[in-house]
Amino acid sequence: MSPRKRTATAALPPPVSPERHAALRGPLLSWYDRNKRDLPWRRTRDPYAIWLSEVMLQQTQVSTVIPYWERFLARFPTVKALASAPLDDVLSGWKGLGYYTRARNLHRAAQEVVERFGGKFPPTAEELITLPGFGRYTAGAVASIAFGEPAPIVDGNVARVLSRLFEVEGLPGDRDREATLWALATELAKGERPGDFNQALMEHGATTCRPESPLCLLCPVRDGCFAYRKGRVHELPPAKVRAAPRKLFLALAVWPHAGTLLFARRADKGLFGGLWELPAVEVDEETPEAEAVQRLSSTLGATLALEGTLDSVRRQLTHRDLTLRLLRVSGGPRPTKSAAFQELRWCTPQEAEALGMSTAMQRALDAVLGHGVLGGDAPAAPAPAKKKAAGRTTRKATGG
DNA sequence: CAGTCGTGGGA
DNA sequence: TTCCCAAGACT
Repeated sequence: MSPRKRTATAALPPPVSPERHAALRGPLLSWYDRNKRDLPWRRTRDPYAIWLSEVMLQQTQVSTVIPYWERFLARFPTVKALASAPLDDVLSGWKGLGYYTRARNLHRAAQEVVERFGGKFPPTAEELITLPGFGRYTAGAVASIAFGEPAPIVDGNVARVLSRLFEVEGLPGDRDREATLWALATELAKGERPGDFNQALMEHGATTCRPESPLCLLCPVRDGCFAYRKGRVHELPPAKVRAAPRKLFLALAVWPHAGTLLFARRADKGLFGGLWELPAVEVDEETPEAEAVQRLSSTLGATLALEGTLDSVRRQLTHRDLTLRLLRVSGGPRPTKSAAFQELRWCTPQEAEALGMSTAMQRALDAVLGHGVLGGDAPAAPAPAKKKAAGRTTRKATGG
């Protein structure tokens, strides 16, 4: 018995008896062998390709990841190729996937694998977790799936599955709850094919032990599930409490010149870090356009005149309600650097395609080009944005 | 520990 | 239309 004292309210890690270990592990593994989805990263044993899938899958759905994973791998086939690529190319390959820090960490980690490990991934979770962007989950996933180390993983799926199987109480983020889940996952990872078993836990959570409407009648470990026995499946785990999204208004300078527009690279930290945008300043909902133009002028070190406005673009992020106001301006002198941005660049639409850019900014750019701001007829269909209108119409484009 | 960081899809 | 999320990491 451990001498460590616990408070009365602390969750005690449920024991995993040898019987229970076997009763869960075997059925889950054979269920996985029969029911696993044919995902492209399950057809490779290349640690680099597996790592890439794990990073892309962070907070992102499988169906979204598949085309990105294939394209990215074709563009950067090896960790060395990724390490030696310019950051702009990497961010461009990540364009539209979100959580862009992942891409910058991916790039840095690739460089460290080359420099510190001679281009070969270290095979243990303990070493992997020292690399940028590797947390406990990703280190365990790569170690177990690519190298067969019996390392545990706990992601959202595993947390849900184990919460139900072992009736683990507590809200997501609760210290004792997390410790309990990792302790359970550590015990269960021990045995044959730890990588497949870890994936079995996730696959089961993703397809059967789902958050809503779990398919308990198809569950291979239903008999051993405490939550099922007690009729508590629907209440475990408790849903996260999420803060309401805050409003964020940005005024963008749409500044055409000789077939180009002015683009700026945002700071590495914060929203859309390191990505390119039409130069933006944060404003309030009430900020008059004239004042927004004034602030863009001083930010860019130029004297700008408002020529007209285009439709605003709205985007819902998890924690932000984003409104992009497009202000078409003219003026001078034309800057090539600014203290407010990492970098400024005058780009044709074609050149801008190669820049890392958020989906919000891509929508704004599509709207700008759709209005023929650069002259001529609306240029070659601005990336037929899946039929949906690029932005809601709040007012007609004006000025000339 | 709580806040931050995106997106497309489904209810 | 609106809301909710999904294979986390970092500060």
